[in-house]
Amino acid sequence: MSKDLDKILKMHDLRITQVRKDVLAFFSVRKVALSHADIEEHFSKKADRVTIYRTLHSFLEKGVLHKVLDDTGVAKYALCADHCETHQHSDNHVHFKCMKCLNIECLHHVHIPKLNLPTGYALFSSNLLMEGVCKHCSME
Amino acid sequence: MSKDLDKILKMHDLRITQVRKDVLAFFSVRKVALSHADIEEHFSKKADRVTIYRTLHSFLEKGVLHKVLDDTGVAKYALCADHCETHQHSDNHVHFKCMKCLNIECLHHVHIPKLNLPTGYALFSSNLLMEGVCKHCSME
DNA sequence: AATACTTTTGCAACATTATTGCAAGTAAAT
DNA sequence: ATTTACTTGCAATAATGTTGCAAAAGTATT
Repeated sequence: MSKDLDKILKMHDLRITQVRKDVLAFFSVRKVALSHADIEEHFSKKADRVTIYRTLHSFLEKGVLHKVLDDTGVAKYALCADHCETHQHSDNHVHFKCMKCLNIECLHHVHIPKLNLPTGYALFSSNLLMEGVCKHCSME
Repeated sequence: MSKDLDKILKMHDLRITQVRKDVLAFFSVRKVALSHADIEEHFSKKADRVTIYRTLHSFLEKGVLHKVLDDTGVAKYALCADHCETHQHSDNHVHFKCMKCLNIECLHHVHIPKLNLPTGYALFSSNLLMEGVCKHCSME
């Protein structure tokens, strides 16, 4: 399993370091979008703040993570699908934010539909955030 | 025209003050999503930073403005349609961010389509940000 | 396995963005 | 005109994000 993490890092042209493996492992386990603060808290000072920022940046740049938009003002990130490469994100899925648990998850199977834009507008990418109550919270 | 601004404020249960009229006027003129920094710069210190923050918050709360998602980390706001009320936003339009001029505009006529979510998910609102090149910039 | 080379880390300092408390000022209700 | 409630500006503080640099760690080469 640690081997898997190594492989992911290697595949994305990243050196294998302890911090990177730890951050990556945390993302795989949590399964929801995470902020810098979430990660810092989880490691409770075992890694430097700045290192975590830089780790997130390299992961973003190399296509390990993608940004998840939110209206809270704090940046959140989530694991990319396998086929994402450097600066070449091919995620086209919906993000769902639960109003109860506040978690944001990637709905990988729900794709953002094509829309007709007014004449003159050229589209490159879209980002759709849906808010409501998630599966888990609606069962309580 | 200043009367119109007064009316908007009154309609949303907001006291009519100079700062509020000025901020509102700026939004009506600019027509794109604005950040706190945009407004502060425009007023070049004629209003306190904190007052601007608080103005944005009350506008948001009373339904004069809505938040616009962006991946830059700074909060952006845009004018609501007339029918928005306190805590009861009925905006369902697409936001378009131009990669050239970096402006974000509301495409009020492009609505976010209904999507089928997995079982158990209840939807309350959606927010769609599209990125590309806007009408104006693609004509150059 | 030791070396040389390159990238990453941690620390300190700094920059930007946002929030809170409080006294003084202003809008509106009586 | 007076009272009341809300808004403003200032100071201080908090939260979030960035940069430079020396030491440490990863990788490639011999």
